[in-house]
Amino acid sequence: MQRTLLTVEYSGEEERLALFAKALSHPVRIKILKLLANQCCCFTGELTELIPMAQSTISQHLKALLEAGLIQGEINPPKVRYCIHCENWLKAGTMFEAFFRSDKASDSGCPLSGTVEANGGSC
Amino acid sequence: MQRTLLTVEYSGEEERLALFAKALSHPVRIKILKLLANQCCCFTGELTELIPMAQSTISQHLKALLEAGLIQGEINPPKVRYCIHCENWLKAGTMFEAFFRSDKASDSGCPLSGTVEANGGSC
DNA sequence: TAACTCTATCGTATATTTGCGATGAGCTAA
DNA sequence: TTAGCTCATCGCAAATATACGATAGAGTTA
Repeated sequence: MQRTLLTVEYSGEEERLALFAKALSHPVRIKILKLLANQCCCFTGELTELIPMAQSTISQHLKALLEAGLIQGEINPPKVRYCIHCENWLKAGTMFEAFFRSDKASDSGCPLSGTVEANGGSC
Repeated sequence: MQRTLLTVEYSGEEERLALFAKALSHPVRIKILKLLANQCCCFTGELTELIPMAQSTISQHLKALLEAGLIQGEINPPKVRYCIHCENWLKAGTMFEAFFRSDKASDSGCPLSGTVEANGGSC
């Protein structure tokens, strides 16, 4: 939205991760990506047959994935073939992995871990 | 939104992953999670000092993270301490990892990989 | 050329997200 | 009890996201 006066500063990594996450934030896009990933680098808008949604809606979701860089399209005259964008796919996977591992680094050195007892012991 | 007549069916996993991703889809929430993860299981609304946003806005983002299950709050009379919800954090990490690894399974068996040449060779 | 197929884009309606200030609820300390 | 502190919630405004039908554009086929 950015209606803020004092603009918050984010690192490039925070923004990129948020953009990848936003691309994954709708179940239909998860489904599309899984379909594409399972078919390796091929497949096309027969997604329209597999997913009961208007063609225009699916096209919109594909565009979102395209803009996030997670897929790429190859025009094959009558049709368009979409594929996972492997390079960015790997990058995204690596970023998520690093993100979720980031707490492990301080796992041993938490200065207050002894004072936390009301959290069900999950830490 | 769900204005569709023919409701699309998603697997529980697709929906859960999408929900986790939605929680991560805003850079400020990424930042908050990183702060909490780095401080291990502690920290509180001094986030308000670290992030130049209205207190109510930060509270809203914390609520979103809470509802996604990625953090948990412990009321400490005048203040509230937020922590990473380790169990769900691990689950989310595992789910993302599995998701991004899902193409690797078919990496060797792509029936059309030889016909794809317009994608920059990334596959 | 004329139909046909496939897909992207436009326009529209509705829902959700984001951000803020103001206010209220829960505690502690005076 | 009265302040004061911390935080959540409410109400509002603006921006985005989501979904659809209609339509346009590119390319093929008859």
